[in-house]
Amino acid sequence: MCEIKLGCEHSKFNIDQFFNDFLNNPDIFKNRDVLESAYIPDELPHRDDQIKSIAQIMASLLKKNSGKTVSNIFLYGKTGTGKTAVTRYVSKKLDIKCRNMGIVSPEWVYINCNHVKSSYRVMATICNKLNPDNPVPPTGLPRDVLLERVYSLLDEKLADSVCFIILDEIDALKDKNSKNNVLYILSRINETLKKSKVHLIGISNILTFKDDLDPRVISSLSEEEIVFPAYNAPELYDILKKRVKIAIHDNIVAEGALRLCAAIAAKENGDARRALSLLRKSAELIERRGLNHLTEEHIYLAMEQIDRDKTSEFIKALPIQQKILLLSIYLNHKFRNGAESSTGEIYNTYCELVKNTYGLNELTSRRVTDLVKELDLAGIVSSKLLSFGRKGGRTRMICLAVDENRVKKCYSDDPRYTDFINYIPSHIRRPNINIVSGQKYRSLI
DNA sequence: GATCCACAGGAAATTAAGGGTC
DNA sequence: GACCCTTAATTTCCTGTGGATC
Repeated sequence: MCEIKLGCEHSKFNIDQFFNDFLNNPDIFKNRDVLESAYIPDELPHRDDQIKSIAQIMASLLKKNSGKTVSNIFLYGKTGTGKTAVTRYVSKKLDIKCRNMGIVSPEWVYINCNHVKSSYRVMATICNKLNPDNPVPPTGLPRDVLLERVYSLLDEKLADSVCFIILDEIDALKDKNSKNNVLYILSRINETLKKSKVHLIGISNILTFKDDLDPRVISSLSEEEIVFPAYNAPELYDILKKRVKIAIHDNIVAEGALRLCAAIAAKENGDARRALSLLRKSAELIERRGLNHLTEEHIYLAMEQIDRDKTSEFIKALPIQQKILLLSIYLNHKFRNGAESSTGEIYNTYCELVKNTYGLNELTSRRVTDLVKELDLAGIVSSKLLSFGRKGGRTRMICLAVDENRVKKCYSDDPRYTDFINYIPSHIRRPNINIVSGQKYRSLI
């Protein structure tokens, strides 16, 4: 077994000297927050049509005698196309206008359904936003009790006013098809409310999201639909140029670097978030190196670093079962010189590793299938469904989709896995029929 | 054309954990 | 403390699938 050595060597890194050097480096950033995706600028280039559409829908709230009803809105578009930014931008402007006119501003409840995935949690989040002094527990309350609380809070706190509930990444809601789901409830909530009104803004990356919904929810939720097209390279360049002016000191970012950054992001789905993060990372890179000029070379270096960091962080953050599964895929990949392995072979190796891991029970093959799919979606492994006929059946062939050495390093850094890093799966040592948990798996080599 | 293989993957059930109410 | 309620993870059961083989 390995030993972890702590404090064996004196550190050669002089932190005081480092801070002094850092302070003497040229100033790069005026305001680095401007390059964060959460930052909402005063101007959103190339989104005039979308801003206008949303503003036209909401404008009726400004007229005192025209009622409090506006249409629900559904926003579609790929990641980084400005859906959330435009929504926040319009809400900010509407709030300012309301204040200037002496009208009560709407209440905004922003919910990211990727973090708040269940109906219960969505309703609890609405309650907590409206009444933070008396928070709702994360579980435990019956649905009808919770729903009653939502109704009374909306009527009490927003008497004669309106509330916009923004459901970002709405497709992540798990129980969107059941009759008790939050979309069904929210789409009919105004029938129960006596004093206030609720309006919904759904945001999704998936154009076909609506196809799975109850028709009554669709008709209510999609009263107005707005599509956000992906940005092209010149549009991304405009966005970056405007942000650079506020974020970074003059004459630091080369024109070519900016264009390259825009071109890379345009190629990857026209994602403005990606372009901004690439630019920020490159600027941080030259800041650490004490340079005062950002070129194309730094953009490429930053891109490589982002991808590397993302993979390592993802692997290190995996739950233990999935980590052992990925280790099984790594071992099969390694001892087969990069060739693919079947689900059965991977499961076989996984079971062997789990049996040698203290305090861990093996998951069923059904569950492992889902975990492999998750790794595939994350881009860590790649898999394809193949059929080998009567001899081999239909199976998924799996291999690593990232650099083998990078995966190895993630496991080498963790002493719990160092014993497994050179383990040869039994079906590779003895290429015959393997039996695991009463099931037969045939080696395909 | 029927059969068989080795799963894939959907749906429902089960389990554990966290919390509320009486 | 018993019971009720929720979520999330996992298991169990089942049907479906593509292509080689019979």
